[in-house]
Amino acid sequence: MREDDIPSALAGEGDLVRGRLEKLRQWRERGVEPYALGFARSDVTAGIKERFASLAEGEESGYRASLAGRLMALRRHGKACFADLEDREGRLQLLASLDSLGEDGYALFQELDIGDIVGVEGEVFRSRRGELTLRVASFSLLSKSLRPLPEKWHGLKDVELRYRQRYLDMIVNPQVRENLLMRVRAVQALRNFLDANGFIEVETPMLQPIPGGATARPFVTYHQALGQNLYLRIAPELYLKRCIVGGLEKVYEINRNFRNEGISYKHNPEFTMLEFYWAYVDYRVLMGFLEEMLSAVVSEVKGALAFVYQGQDLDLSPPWRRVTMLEAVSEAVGMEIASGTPEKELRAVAAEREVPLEEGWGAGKIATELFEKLVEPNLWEPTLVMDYPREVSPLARAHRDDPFLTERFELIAAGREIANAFSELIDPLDQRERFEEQARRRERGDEEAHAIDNDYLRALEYGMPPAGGLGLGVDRLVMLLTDSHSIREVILFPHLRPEA
RNA sequence: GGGCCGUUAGCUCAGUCGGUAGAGCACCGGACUUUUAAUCCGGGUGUCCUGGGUUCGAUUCCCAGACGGCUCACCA
Repeated sequence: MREDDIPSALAGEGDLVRGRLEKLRQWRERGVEPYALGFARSDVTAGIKERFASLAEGEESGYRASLAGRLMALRRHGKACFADLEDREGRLQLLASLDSLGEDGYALFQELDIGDIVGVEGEVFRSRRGELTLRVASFSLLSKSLRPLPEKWHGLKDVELRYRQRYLDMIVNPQVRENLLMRVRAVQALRNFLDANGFIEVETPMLQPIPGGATARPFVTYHQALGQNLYLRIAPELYLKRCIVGGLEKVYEINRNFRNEGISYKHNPEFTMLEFYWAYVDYRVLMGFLEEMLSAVVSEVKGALAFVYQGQDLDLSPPWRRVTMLEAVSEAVGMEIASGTPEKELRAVAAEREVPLEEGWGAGKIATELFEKLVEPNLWEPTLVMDYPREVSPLARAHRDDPFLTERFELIAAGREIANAFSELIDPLDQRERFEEQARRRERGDEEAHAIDNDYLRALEYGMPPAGGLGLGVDRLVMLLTDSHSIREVILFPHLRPEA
């Protein structure tokens, strides 16, 4: 191929790409368009394999199939050639030979490369070695591949390449597709469960004038026509609760949240949350409902409630252990921590256990910090941790028996938070006080303190029915189901810095 | 953001006590009509991440940077 025939964008790509560009040119010279419009296929490989599973070695099926997919391997034997064709659901071996294709057709087949997308047509039989095979009677090139695929045995291992070129990762690493399917099935199962229980799915704003519903730093964007800053939502909570005020009674949303914070093996700037709100129930009802929902979903998509996660047995079978947060902390530090324990004592415990604290934290925040540092990482089996302090729960209802606490619980499993739920705070005057408390924190420099949302308060002032609400981290659940260490394994296109 | 580790052929990796590097697969040429990590013969295709420094000479040593991984911090 002459230098000036090589598209400039591919000029630096080396001999492998150059050779394939030359082949592309030759296909066109022969009058074959190497990028087809489509292909009528009669079957997919998985269907063929299922249908002819009992075909004996050396036996012909008498069935003529047409299939399309990517060539993943070629084993050339002179006047015959075996190939592996991969489509969405599996692989099937092809046999192309001088006998089946004739001299011209076979010569053309020899021009194909691994990675090319082809359509083939021919009879299905089982080879002498027992492999179900399609004898290629005719074929067409549907899309010429210009770049070589990664190595067939070791595959693509470089983590950075896997994330940057996820399409390539998907081609060569079946686990990626399996993880994705697990994710899809889990989300479907969650939807089915909620739908079956009378919840309706709604869509609330991604672009919010006041980012609320969580304590987190938001992404800011700008609306030109309105001349207004908007924030990518950090949670849908306040809008979903407006729906409860509006009388929808049982609503949920499964969608993305965005938080402008660090990236780690368990944090991606955008992640998927399920939140649901249910009128006329409290957090005690939600605990049982969550047990039901998760065990239904997990047993459906995973086939079992007990499985291995990162080398350790994990059993999600209900009932789960229930413990109050203060009990759990008391147990961990070996002394009684209660809602009356003075801040000074808590600070002493933190110092003794080398848990760093900040100025301005009250007893509730300090107790929570002790829980998150000393207890949460060690809670492997699913545990419902109840009754978080009011100080760290600006949207949760005060506990019926203890004004220091709220009616809130989290599900912790494998040392991490999976879900967070509470009896919702529906008293507009209490909510206003909580917002004002947050505003004072914000003035003191806490960027993550909750902003005052006056329209939300106005909604509450019309009267919100008592309700329970729950949020569940979908990515984190899927991490458990797919035995993934990193959240990036369950997100198709995780965020990375620009390539060097 | 801090600490540690990594970056060498298309991919997976080795290696150079400082003298511009080599395996497997892929690829190219040849043999082969039942293989499936096909086999056999021949061929190495490279910005050794980038930029400085030291040196007669740097892919190797030093410094800075980029990107990634792990981890800590922050969070879900």
